[in-house]
Amino acid sequence: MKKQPEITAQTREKLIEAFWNLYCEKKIEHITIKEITDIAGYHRSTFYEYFEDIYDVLDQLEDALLEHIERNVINSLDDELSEDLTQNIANIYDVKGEYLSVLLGENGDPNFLNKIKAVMQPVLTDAFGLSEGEIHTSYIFEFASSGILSVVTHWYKNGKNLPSQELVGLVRSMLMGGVLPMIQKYSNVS
Amino acid sequence: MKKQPEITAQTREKLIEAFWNLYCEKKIEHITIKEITDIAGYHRSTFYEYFEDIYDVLDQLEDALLEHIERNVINSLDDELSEDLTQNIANIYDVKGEYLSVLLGENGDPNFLNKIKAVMQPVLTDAFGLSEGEIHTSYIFEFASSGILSVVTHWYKNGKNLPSQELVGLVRSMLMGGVLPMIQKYSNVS
DNA sequence: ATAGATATCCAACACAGTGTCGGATAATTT
DNA sequence: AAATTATCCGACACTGTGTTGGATATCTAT
Repeated sequence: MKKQPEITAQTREKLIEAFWNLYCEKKIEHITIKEITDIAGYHRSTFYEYFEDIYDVLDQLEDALLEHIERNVINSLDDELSEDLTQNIANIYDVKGEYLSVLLGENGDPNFLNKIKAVMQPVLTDAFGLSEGEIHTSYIFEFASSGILSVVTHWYKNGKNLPSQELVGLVRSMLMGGVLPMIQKYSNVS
Repeated sequence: MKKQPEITAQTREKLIEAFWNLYCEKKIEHITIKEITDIAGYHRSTFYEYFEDIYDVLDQLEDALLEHIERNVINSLDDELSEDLTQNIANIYDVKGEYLSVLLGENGDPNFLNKIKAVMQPVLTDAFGLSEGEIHTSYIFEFASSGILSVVTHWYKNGKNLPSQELVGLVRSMLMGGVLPMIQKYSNVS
């Protein structure tokens, strides 16, 4: 029915963009449809031609992002350097860092972290040859994935106040040798 | 001015409890003041005698919880078994698990995790003799605290499908020796 | 160019929820 | 019995939602 896909795609993007600008600043429940359409330069009712409601916008935005993540995580594992998941996630942050840090941040979507994990889980358990049924496996995955993601998010939020290489090295050390040795390394009582 | 503190304290609690019942099931933005007061058995306007708005209820609830956590984390560190932070958090989950798992869960408050970390951060950096200025320190803390909290939350949500001792042991292993050794231990390619 | 299709605009609607009144009611305290 | 207090009640103005029917303006294709 839509014969001008270029046009509709454009306003769709403008609406999403306007939504995102607001979402960066405040929680979704305080965002108004009118605010969005005002910023985007459309009439309020136009919004409803493209989205069911506010949450629909967020969903579509998240889904596109998750697709991008899945593609990259999977691709990287094919590219032989499968060892370095952290470098990989850091790379994703280079491109989509703003989105990820906001969605995982204080005004973000508490469910988005679960969505990311759900995308990564099967890929990684497969890559590392983990048995899916094993109870311990899920705990190990929880620990590692939460740790990595929170570190990279923290890194991005602090303006990347550390060379990418050093961050990746630090995380790799913690993954391979544990946290305690790192604590000793950087503690005062050296 | 309030001359019947027993009474007012009771309705306050009933309102909070009613709020909590709803909050366990849906996001805060879908909860109505009228729903709360209906469940609690009061008139809608009574709500405003006790709280500014819905977020005020959540704030007060969170603050009380954070106080409890801070007390316990600090106390435990005094009690000589300072090594075992995980056991400690597991203990907190024994008492406040329902609250924590919901607040940290998919319909929870994305900022609550930060609040917990903010409470734990100074206590732990002090206990472990970490230098606060050190950049790496904050990353180590992010990694460890996120990992531990997500594991315990996951554990609670899965109905504690693992003996407490085993969970604590698993986490301790990962903290001390790293994640990779654990992956190898539980992988198929043994 | 003109006719049709299409994207957006507009105004109006019913509805639901908010936060705030002033005052009524009932229960407790003194 | 009188004063105090917690709760109740109805009403208000306000904001935002989601839907409607139809008016414009813009593009497309003949």
